[in-house]
Amino acid sequence: MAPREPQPDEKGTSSGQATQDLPDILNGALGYAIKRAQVHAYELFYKSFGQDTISPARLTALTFISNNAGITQSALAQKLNISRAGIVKVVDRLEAMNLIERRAKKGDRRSYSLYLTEPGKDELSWLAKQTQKYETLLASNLNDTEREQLITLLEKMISPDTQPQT
Amino acid sequence: MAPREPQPDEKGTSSGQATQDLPDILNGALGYAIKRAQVHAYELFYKSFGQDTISPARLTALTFISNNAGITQSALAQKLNISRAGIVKVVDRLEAMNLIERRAKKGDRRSYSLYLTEPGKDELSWLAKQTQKYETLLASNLNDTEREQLITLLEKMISPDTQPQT
DNA sequence: TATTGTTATACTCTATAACTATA
DNA sequence: TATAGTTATAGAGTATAACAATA
Repeated sequence: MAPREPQPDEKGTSSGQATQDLPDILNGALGYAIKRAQVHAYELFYKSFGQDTISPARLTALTFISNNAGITQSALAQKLNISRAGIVKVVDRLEAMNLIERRAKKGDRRSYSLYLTEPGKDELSWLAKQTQKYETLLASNLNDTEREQLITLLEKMISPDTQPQT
Repeated sequence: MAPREPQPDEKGTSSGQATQDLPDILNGALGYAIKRAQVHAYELFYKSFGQDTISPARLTALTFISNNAGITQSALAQKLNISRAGIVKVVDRLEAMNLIERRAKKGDRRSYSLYLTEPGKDELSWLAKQTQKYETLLASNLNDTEREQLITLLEKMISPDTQPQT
């Protein structure tokens, strides 16, 4: 279909000239700064790991499985804070990439235990090395003290409230 | 379809007991801290604004239009770093909500100029107030100094490299 | 020829609901 | 009854390609 016909409506509201580039609501806003940082981090991630690499979410899942060998899908879903249905696709993909395997869980035939395969362990080792490079790149504008400060502040920000409100 | 039949494969790899909760690659990683902070920020956003509110991305677009009255869709797409096709849906939605309007751009009949409607201005005023509450909630674990430090560090991190690499 | 807005299409991520097998 | 894994489905969000109108 053709583009909508522009309505002839250009009246005297042209007073609203832009004065600054960063809007008031967003300028100096912590939420907005975090969002931009996250977008930036993802860009660098794919620059570091390549466009065809494992996604950040799947790398997180792979790492959790590595450090919690034998974890069930439900437990993994809880840790990653996604639904049980959602974890199926993650596990399916990691299994299709031959990085992990599902094994029957002893004592509960409803569940699987998840384990890294040997190729999965090799891949994770490589990913760990790449992660170091990525982390260096991500923090390249910061010195060591600033980098640690930043992590500390982020973790403090998301920590559960110690002074619960009434 | 029924669940896949678990393969009887539980051999002696049960040695891989989880030792710690946070995997090595992710523990102390800046990229991971940013991601978790972002997820946390979105959760609080919807808690503050309500589940049926304007999305963060659309709030950003609305604010940009407010502060750059008359901006074209292409220019807005560039500022938001999304595709021209993508901006159409954003603008369509904001227009359907009666928050903005498209007007014919003087001197270029291919383009629209985007403006907030009067209800859009009212809504943005309300959103600005809510944003303040949200920002306070988001930083409730930080004092003022820490909050400013955090923003400063995030902006420093994403700032373009001053020492370009060869 | 190039640009603006649009549509068609597709892919990722994630969620809910309903189902089977098992507890 | 409850839980684990699965499927079907749907809704955001985003992208590319192709197109009409216009520059």
